[in-house]
Amino acid sequence: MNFSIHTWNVNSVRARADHISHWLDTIQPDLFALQETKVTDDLFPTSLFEKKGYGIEFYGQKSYNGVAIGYKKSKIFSPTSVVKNNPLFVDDQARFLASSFEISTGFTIRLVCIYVPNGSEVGSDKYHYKLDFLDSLTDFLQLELKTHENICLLGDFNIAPADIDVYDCKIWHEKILCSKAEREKFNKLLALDFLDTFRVLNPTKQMFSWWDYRQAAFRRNLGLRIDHILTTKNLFYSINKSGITTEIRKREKSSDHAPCWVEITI
DNA sequence: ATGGCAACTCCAAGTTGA
Repeated sequence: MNFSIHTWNVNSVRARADHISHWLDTIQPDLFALQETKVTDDLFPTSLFEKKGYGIEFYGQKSYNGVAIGYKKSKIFSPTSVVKNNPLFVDDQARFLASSFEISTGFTIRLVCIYVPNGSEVGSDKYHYKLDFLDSLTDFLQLELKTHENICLLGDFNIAPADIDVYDCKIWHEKILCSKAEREKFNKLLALDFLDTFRVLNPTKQMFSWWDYRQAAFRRNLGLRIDHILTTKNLFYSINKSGITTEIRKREKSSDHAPCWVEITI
């Protein structure tokens, strides 16, 4: 059985309704995680997904943040063990959503969708909040690993893991998204038992997932790779391909992020 | 040196993002 997992920071699920609709039609993701939905749960546009045959779990708040996990109903069973926010991290912002999916008998994937804080500026209060968020995430996953062999940690990490993931590493040296401490937190996550699927499957490829709206950054390909799909090594053995759907960033009124994906055969 | 764009919000100028 083949299936795909995607992650996309949509920068408002309501403002991006047409894009999401088009994306579901053309890409037909089997499982997906969304970030920056920017809407409270009572106003979440469930029907946008339901009418295309998708189920959707969501956890949001007013104006900012917000995460969701969707699944193709004809192929994937309903989620179990849904967790909203990391139980080890007191947070008034909606940035974390986990759920388990039984793909086939005996093969379950634990999906952990995250929207890591941006961090604003190195050394700021928001920066320390970001680092704390990542520490608690690491603690959470360490516990999850005791009971799950197939974990997929995906979302907007707001970290460019290495210089190859940045269009100009001199400009971004020790800037937010690229600082040593942020990269160390990323590597600490990997050290638990995870692999950065895109980088392992495309070792020398420079490809980005985010481009600033300003300065015609997308046209000039001035981007960073800050959205990621990490999997446990056990799950990684089933992955064939990992990529980024940059076409979608070309469209009018697009999100500033492009969706990232993996293809899996079990 | 700064802003540039886009989405949000008690509807409109301030906040946030990356």
